[in-house]
Amino acid sequence: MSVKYSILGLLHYEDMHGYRIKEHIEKNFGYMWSVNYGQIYPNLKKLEQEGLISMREEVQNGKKGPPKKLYSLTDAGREAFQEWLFGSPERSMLLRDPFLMRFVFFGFGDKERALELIDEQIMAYEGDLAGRLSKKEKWRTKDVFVNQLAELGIEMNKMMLAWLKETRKKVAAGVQEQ
Amino acid sequence: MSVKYSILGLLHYEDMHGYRIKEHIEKNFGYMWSVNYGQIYPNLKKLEQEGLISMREEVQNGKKGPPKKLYSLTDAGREAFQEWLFGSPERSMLLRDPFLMRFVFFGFGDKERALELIDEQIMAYEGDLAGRLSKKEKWRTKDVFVNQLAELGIEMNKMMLAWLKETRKKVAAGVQEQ
DNA sequence: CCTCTCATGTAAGACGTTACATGATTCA
DNA sequence: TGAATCATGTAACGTCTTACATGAGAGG
Repeated sequence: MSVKYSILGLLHYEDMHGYRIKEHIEKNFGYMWSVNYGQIYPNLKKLEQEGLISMREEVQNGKKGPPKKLYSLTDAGREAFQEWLFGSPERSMLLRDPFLMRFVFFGFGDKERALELIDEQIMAYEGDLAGRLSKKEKWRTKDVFVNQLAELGIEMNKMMLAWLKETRKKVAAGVQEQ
Repeated sequence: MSVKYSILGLLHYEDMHGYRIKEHIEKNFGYMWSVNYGQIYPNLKKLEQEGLISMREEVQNGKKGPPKKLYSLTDAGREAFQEWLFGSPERSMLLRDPFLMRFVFFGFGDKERALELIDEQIMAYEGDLAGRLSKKEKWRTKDVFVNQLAELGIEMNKMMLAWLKETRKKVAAGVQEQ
């Protein structure tokens, strides 16, 4: 259950309410995950019941919308987070990707269409890379880990592009042969 | 629902029963996904009901275990598969990884412990890479796409290793500073 | 007036994982 | 005899997504 611990993690930055948590994730980690209220609000409720976070209602007179429910970490929450953070390391599994899922089976379909999809993918990654590079300086923080994750995004992107282009070449050559 | 279409994809190779499907996935795509019977058998039943695959029971006298239920693609199944294969392309999202999930928050924990976990990760990826390289020749098929996926696994691995080592350096330097 | 943003939430369903239950055969 | 392999499956649980319901204030 990563959402649970992600919430605990984010609350280290500052006290937040559900809406802000989603916003924060989208802005800062949007390139690696997405969350929705269907996950956030039930999890906040649960975390509070478990005593890992505590809630205080911010009744803001004159401001828009319903009262914010601001959550903050409790000591128990900090502890639970630390345990998770450095606890039993799960093994990694990159490479779970909807495009690659299909890619394995491209051999059972039309090669021309496969080339088209590969080209689309190349364009998408090129746009992505440009976006990441342009934001790179703007996003620089004091946190090595956050910086390095951004760096990894760029590296990953470059690698995928190189691979896609190489793949394109090989597939095109195979088409010619026939 | 990728399991559904993965089954349809695998049945292009040959008729299979549930047990064999799991085995095949583990052998050939084990580095990118895992499946379990809780997914396979219900999906087979559903696919049959939808008319995308058909079943024939192989009663094998003298052989071990219950009779195999061999499934094969129907024409409708082939069609549905082609639609999925080249249908509306979803956008990719690499970088969903349990280690990286934690990594973002390493700044909130002990740096020495972070270094330890990074080292563990490096070792794991090194073992992985060695395994992939050794199997590379053995796994070579006529299928460009399958070959390229294996290649991608290797490239991904190399990139992650380079990144982890660079990260290790930067984190270690940060520790020294204090 | 209408739409956008801020803010809360729930319900239904799709998807995945874990853990069991069953039973025959093979092999040490 | 006991464990491993082959082969079927289900039930319970956990997670995630989609879609809806509500409502106030701000701005065009």
